[in-house]
Amino acid sequence: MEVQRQILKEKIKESILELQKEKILSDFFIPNFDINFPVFFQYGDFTSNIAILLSKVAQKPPIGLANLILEKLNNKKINFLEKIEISPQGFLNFFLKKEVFLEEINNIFKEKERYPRIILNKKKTIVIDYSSPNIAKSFGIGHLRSTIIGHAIYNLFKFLGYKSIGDNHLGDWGTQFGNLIFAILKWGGKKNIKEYTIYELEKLYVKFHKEAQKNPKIKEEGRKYFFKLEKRDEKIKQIWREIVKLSLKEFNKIYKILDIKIDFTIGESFYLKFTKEIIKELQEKGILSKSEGALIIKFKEKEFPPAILVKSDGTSTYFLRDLAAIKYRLKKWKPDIILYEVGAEQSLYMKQLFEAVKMLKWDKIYAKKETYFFHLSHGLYLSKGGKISTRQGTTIHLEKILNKAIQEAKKILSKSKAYKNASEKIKEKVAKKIAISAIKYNDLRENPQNNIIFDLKKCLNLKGNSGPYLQYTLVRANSVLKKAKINRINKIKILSKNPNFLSEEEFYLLKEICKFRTILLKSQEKFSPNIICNYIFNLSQKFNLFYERYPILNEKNDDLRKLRLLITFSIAQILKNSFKILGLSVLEKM
RNA sequence: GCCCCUGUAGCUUAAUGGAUAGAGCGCUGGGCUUCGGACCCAGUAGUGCAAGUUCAACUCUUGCCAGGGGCACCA
Repeated sequence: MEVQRQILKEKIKESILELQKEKILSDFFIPNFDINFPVFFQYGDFTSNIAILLSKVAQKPPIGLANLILEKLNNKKINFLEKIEISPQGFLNFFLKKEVFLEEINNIFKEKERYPRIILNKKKTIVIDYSSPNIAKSFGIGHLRSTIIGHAIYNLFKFLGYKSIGDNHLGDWGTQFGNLIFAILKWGGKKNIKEYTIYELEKLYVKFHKEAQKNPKIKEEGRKYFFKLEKRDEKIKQIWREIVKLSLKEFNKIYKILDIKIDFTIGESFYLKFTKEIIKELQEKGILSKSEGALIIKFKEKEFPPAILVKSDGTSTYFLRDLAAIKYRLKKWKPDIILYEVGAEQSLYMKQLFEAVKMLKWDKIYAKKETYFFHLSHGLYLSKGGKISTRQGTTIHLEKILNKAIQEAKKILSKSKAYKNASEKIKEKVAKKIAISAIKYNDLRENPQNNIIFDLKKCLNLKGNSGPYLQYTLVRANSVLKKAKINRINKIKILSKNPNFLSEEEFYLLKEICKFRTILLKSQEKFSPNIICNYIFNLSQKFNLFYERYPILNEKNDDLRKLRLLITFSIAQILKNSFKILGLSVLEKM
């Protein structure tokens, strides 16, 4: 359907240009317009407001314009069109021939896990900075968002033909380590750094900030230790190494549970060796200034506050290390897009960073055309009292939520007929898959920018608009297909079948299936996996109704049965392909 | 104080300026004769307030109200 949509757009443009050439319309500039899916199927399969948009510049009423365009389009004899109608407001409504939809599901049957094959972006590269947790803290639900959404976008771009590169920008450097090391030495009490667990380190970190509130001098102590670390004090560095090791082990455990792989894990500490070079470049380009002993960038053209690159004690900041990371990525991958999946709280910081890149002109040097920087800002997880903060010790730990979700899934699973005789071990395994999909989907289904007030109940809800609902729908569809031995109808030429067998309701479902391609493109354009989620949930609802109302395997009419099977197959395939993008698992039974 | 983001049904939310604001949870009522009931059907209620722009406003502009985030040595 996406193909037809693009063609229609072109044909409309052509028509207007012809009208202008024939002096029927004046020589105005054609504004950007789109071809959309109408809200209701009775308005056709595509709709365009082009005539209404044009009525002002063309100085003609919309209906008249619509008729002019309609006439031109009719002359073009577009083969996939059944008819075009004009609404009283002046919308052009397009009705496609039924064969178009049958051809599309035939494509699904042919292309299967590769559907829809879109080879548009073959030579483009995107670098996605996601997850990026801070070392020495446990993995909170805050990082969960970045990890899950970032990974879905990574998959989406890969699916659409991009060279997709995931970069886990570990927060393994900074004053926080000075703070933590000070806290360990002062209050930790253990002889060997290896004896600490990540939760104990987190507690020490919280203690540091509590004590620092009472006594501001403690902050200075932290800074001193970071100074020692950055000046390569071997004893301090040894402690740091152990903390990093411990944290990485913890994070990898969580990535494994979540079934997430990130191509590169490069810590901030890695970029330290490039900072001198960056400072030099900044100085040469006259971007750097000195203020109160620190090296800063002033943003003259924007109203941003200045950014600190080197603190007055000579130690580096996040900003400087991030600039180094950007240059490294640009040189190494020459990406068309660098996407940061980072919380909204860093919105100003990101703007400063991107502005600095512009001042350095880095965005124009490395990629073929230009590198586009984008901060995909996700909203915060809030607890009822406000922001969840490690410093204040209000972190919600992922493991706890996960365990509760698994418990919940097990409860329902124990009632399931499919697992009546299954061993406890298998049930546990499946419950885990369900729980993780539930948590992931709970995060993905909403617009990334929304703040989420953390609600365990909602997260654990396994009914309605949830991961398990989608998994269940797919299990059902697959179950039917299995019984039908769908591969045997491999060679059926569906196109020769009569689509009029289908009821109107079934045909709407068929049309819904054909929107998938467009949905993927929209999701990509907005960096929003929730567009896919909305679509597959809607599709699942419609399928479940179809499943309830119409017999598939038990249908006696041979042609109709095959058509319905093909619809079932298409939906299963779309769900599977979407699951792959979103990171949800496909279950055999549940 | 300044800057940014967000206000849609009891709760969680969807809707490139477009036609009748779409769902889920909850609640009320109904459906195991069918291919899997973690399902389906029906009912319930909604755009914070006030102006403006527009043929058309949840969407754009301004003001107000409410919530969240940020604002130089944290990341």
